[in-house]
Amino acid sequence: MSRPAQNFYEQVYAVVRRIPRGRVTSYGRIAQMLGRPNGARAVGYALHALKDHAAAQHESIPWQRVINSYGRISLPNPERQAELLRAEGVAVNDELRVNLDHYLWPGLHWAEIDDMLANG
DNA sequence: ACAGTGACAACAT
DNA sequence: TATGTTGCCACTG
Repeated sequence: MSRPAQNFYEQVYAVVRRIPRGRVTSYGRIAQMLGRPNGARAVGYALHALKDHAAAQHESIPWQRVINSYGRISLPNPERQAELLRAEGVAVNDELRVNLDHYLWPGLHWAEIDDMLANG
């Protein structure tokens, strides 16, 4: 297996879909789960690309649960994401920051990632 | 084929 | 604490 079966974007989306309601994770953590410890920017790029996808698929991916390692929203216009997070119980302060000690998603174990990439 | 781009992250001032 | 710099990666024209 010199190379994953799916492309990187799809792997990112698969992980994001598993983030539970009311929790958040970071671009870098997702990259690490996928075996790319330095691929944080690419994860952000993958989510940005959602705007070019069909609306239905866009709705099914909880992109708002992904923020940066500092616990801050990374979008230029952060209000939309802040609203979505607050709507599911995540406290976002006036500085657009989330307390990671309280809302951070533990993430998937390597075995779960393995199964996800194999079966979907 | 190759340089440019961006919803990152870590480190240095 | 707040900027600025540098390394990274996948994707695009």
